[in-house]
Amino acid sequence: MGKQVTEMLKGTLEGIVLAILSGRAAYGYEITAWLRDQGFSDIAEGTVYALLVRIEQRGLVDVEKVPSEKGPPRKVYSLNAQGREYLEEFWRTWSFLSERLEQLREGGE
Amino acid sequence: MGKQVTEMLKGTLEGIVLAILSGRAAYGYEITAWLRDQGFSDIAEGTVYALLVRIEQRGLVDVEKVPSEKGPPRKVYSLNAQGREYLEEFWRTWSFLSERLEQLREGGE
DNA sequence: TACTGGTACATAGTGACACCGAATACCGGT
DNA sequence: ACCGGTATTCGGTGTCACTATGTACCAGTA
Repeated sequence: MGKQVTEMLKGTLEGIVLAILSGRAAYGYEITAWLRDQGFSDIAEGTVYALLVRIEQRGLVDVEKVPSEKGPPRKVYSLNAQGREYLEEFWRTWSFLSERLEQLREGGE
Repeated sequence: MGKQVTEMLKGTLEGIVLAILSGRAAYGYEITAWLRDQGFSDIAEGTVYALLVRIEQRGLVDVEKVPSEKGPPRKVYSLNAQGREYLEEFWRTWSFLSERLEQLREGGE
């Protein structure tokens, strides 16, 4: 993709991952694959893992190590109460930004 | 505001400013004031000026120095052809991201 | 005159984050 | 023994918004 997406993902990718985890628990490799599926064609794997480490350190998720049949053990993340709260704030922030931009798009043509 | 907005603005603030300039020419101080008006309560002035320097160097805008009655001369920016093209790509990128997020918001509750 | 405050721009340093590249580890199939 | 898919980690890079500060111009006022 372009540099535009890269920059725009800053801040939003975190929300995206948290939103995914709010639906169901998941692990890094799975999340990366899902994102690619959704059109984020070249999200770097390293990016997702780094993000997961960050949100874990901030206490937004719980982690459980689960053995895999096909490779090394998975680190399965699930959103906890604090994470849910943070995600709600994310949606509020997103709405705010989204509304301004939608307004600009209509007005500015 | 919070850190969430700060991160989310990366990449989008540029688009916002370009969108403003697509409607009418403007200068830094004016843009900053407008943004504050729109609810971006603590956009730093320095941020806007740095952004304007960047988009000027990338050739997305034309600049004209206009004397002011109230202070030092203004640097009035206007979107040129290349800028318009870049803005269109910005909107495409934004739409992509926006759609994924809206989808997530509905599915994830 | 000196001082204050609004207008207007510039810039050095900081922190956060997505990216790249490479490495490690486990396993099944050929 | 080797390759490819699964799964995680980590060091280094570039970009961007923020902070803080400084410069400059002008009007009003004490």
